[in-house]
Amino acid sequence: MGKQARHAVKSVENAFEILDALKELDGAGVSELSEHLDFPKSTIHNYLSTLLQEEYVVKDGSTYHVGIRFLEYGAFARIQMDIYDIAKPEVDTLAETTGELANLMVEQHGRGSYLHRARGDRAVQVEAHVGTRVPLHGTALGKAILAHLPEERVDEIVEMHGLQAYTPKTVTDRAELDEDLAEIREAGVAFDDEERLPGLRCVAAPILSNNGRVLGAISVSGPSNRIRDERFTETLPNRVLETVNVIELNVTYS
Amino acid sequence: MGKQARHAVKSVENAFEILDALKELDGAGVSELSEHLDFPKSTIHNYLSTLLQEEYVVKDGSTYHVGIRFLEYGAFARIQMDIYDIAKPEVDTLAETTGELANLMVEQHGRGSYLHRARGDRAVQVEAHVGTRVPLHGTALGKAILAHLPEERVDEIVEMHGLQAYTPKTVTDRAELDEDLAEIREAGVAFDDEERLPGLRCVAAPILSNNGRVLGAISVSGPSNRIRDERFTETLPNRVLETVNVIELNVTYS
DNA sequence: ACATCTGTTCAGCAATTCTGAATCGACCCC
DNA sequence: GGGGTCGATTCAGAATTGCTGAACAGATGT
Repeated sequence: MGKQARHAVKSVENAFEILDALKELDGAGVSELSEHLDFPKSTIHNYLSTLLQEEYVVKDGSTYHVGIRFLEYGAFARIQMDIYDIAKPEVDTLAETTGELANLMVEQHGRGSYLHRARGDRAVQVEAHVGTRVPLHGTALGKAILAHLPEERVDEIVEMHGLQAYTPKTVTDRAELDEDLAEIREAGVAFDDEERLPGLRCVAAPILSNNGRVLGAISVSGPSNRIRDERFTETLPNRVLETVNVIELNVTYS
Repeated sequence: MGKQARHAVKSVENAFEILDALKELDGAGVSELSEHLDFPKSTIHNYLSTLLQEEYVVKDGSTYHVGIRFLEYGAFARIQMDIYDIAKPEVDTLAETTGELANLMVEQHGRGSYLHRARGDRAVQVEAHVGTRVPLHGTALGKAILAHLPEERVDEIVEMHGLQAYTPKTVTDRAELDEDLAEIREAGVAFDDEERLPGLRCVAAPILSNNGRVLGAISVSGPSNRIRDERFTETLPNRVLETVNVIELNVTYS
């Protein structure tokens, strides 16, 4: 992982660079992209017309947008992970019974991706949507996953992505992270106390397969003023653990 | 639309061809892809290692899979369409109150994409998942959309994709389709009586913006033996129309 | 230990992509 | 309605890039 391709196909790299810019700019025209990425207009045009022909982008007047065809690949990749089908209904229930926002995350390439999120009736409105990729060390979900990854994999990931701070409370020190992870292994649950977003707390637990490999993690998150005292330390952790239990049983017998 | 790019970037076409094969084969190795697509092994390897480096595929042992990074693009494209945010909760309610499967579809590049689907407690288990792209003429959802597209756009789409039959009941004749579309415009709802899948019926209605442009369509679908008589002709059509009404109101004031 | 699968590397030829300048088309403002 | 501006599109030649087969390496099974 994280290896450089020896004979990378530059055009493929370029194509995705353009798609990323299209996403970042929320749609753009040839000239705008040309400036933004410092490619000649004609080059941008070649790529965009190829992507348009292949139906990966849409053109509205003279601005191009990322097309929903990507949802075909994305949703496919998601249902391919059996954890999704199994965990989704349980995460829905978790959201419903706690009233908060419940999440399912998996790790790929050293980052966490939200596979599903369910909103309870009091759930906070958050920025991140399904598919968003976040650094593992900055969320309870990610730490729950890290805690059950082989040590050398954790090294690799930290080296690859670093330990950037998002709030004053983010874990940015490797030793401190290791302590945190040990605690998580002990307790079975991970906490995020405003480590990525001020005012947001989160309780997560890893989903393990019967051979001990971590398949992902689930969590409940909400505003600090509502998730506090024994709700933060007891009630929610127990609900999350119960849910994980159900999921793990279903994973085993499938 | 449907135009051929004058100076297409072949490598981009190839990359997506490989991704498609990866999807079709449900994950594959270099040799398998090499045979399947008739490219030299080394070429396949170059592409796959590029896609791996860019984190668009994952490698499990020696087989490659489509990565969930695509969910980032797909979900992004989805929330970019404001119809999604507005219609999603209403589609959820529709599923809950009817107990059946409720859907939201939009058109891009002359095909229909499922943006969302919600399962009621008796909902049928169906093959298609979110992101699946289907031909417009073969579903109630698609016909509801076609009925409100400009005539020349319909011509274009039919010419581009044809009118393939999926069951004996599929509309395959252009004149018949036009009649169907006129009826849909008249009634405001579209029906699919086992036209794409035997045993499955579907009731759909288009979502129109206040300037008359079609933004998408919603539907309820279920088994023919449960969706029949006045439930098929009255009850469900009315529920679907009510839901569209709510959505259209929200579209106007947003 | 051997045979047989895989994936991976490499160097040079061939083909593809890149590019700037010219063209075309839309739109706006006198 | 004409002139100006801004954007997308086309093109053909220069050269960078990607393609390739054969050889290698690594894994797996017998």
